Amino acid sequence: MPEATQRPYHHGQLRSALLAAAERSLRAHGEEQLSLRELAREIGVSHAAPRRHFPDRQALLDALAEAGFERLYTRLRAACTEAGDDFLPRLRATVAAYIRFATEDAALLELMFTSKHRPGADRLVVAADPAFDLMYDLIKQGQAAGELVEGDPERVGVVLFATMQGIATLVNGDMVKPELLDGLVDTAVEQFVRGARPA
Amino acid sequence: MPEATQRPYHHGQLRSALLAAAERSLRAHGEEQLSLRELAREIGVSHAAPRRHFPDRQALLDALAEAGFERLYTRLRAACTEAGDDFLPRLRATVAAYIRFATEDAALLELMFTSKHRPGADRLVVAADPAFDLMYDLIKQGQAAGELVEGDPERVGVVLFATMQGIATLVNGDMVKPELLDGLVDTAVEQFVRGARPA
DNA sequence: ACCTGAACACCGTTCAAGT
DNA sequence: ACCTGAACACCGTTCAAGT
Repeated sequence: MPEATQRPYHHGQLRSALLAAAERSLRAHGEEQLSLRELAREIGVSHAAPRRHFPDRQALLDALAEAGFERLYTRLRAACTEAGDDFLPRLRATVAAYIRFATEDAALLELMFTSKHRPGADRLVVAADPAFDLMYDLIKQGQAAGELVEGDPERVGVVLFATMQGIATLVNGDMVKPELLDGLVDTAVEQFVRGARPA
Repeated sequence: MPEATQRPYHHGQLRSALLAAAERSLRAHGEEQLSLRELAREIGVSHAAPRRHFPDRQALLDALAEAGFERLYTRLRAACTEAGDDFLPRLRATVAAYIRFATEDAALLELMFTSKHRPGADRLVVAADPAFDLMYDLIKQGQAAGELVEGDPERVGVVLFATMQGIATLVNGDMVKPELLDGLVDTAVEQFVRGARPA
């Protein structure tokens, strides 16, 4: 490890520096505006340098999306545990945390979910698993508590996940009237719990 | 109206020709690959010609999205009426038609919904209204038939719309296990109806 | 192993000029 | 009114060459 006072990215840090700069650019200006050359300029390396760490632009975007899923999972887990042990508050908190993540990082969410299956994107689908699994665990808890019907947790969980994802998309696209916005998460959770509770 | 045998796009047809070519390109190669210059080449005009009809690339994409909403509405309406007069079959058919549209035209759907509110995109939000309204009318029918709880149709309708949109996103991103795919729409509809039926 | 510099092919956008 | 042609500034990607 050299002192690296003037050119801190000359050795070993370029990959993480690119990811950090890309994340900022994504949040500030969206995916379309993200330019590899501009990132390289910011960091102070040549425009060809990123190639050693990301074979092309898409590889960088995929890495961002992958990191996004990890952060989403961390956030959901935090919200879930902080909400205590009971099913319903946990569910509410988790859904709310998802929507918060989605609206704060709209461009990132888009990257995470709209990466139509290209060869090599399997890593991304795998990266999404923990977040899904957390949802399924929540469903299982609800079932154990007698609040949700029995049956494959994934079957009902996917629908809940889809609803959250869809709400995020509608909100980010300004397609939900402001007066409905506040109660939207509550309505969704309430409707879900009613729809999936035991007869 | 001239004969226009050799250069059919020289007068008045360029706008619609661009839209048609753009729609094909979008479906075949996605949004990122869509190039104004390439469309102009295909059609046989100079690369600067599109500018008279669409001030920039985004304007063309917005027009595509707008047309997409119109086609979505037409499809939903057709599915709805063909399904007969009863609420539940209508609901099922409409949701299924939405998912069909979404998977057949994944890239278009993305354009339609992920166009984060930029100034000038109000036209798009307005274009989406009929599809939403159709959904709300369906909700109202369900309420009149006593199958759904009373209350603001939009409040419960938005959640349903979000669920459909989210399912489309998950399916298009290959994030739902194949064995769950078939029953997904049924599960979603069933869960919705249970969640929103009168106590 | 990691980065540079020049080069290539392609964009979107602009604008004076043509018809 | 509608289109052309040249020009500008910017990309992503490639590759020989440097350290």
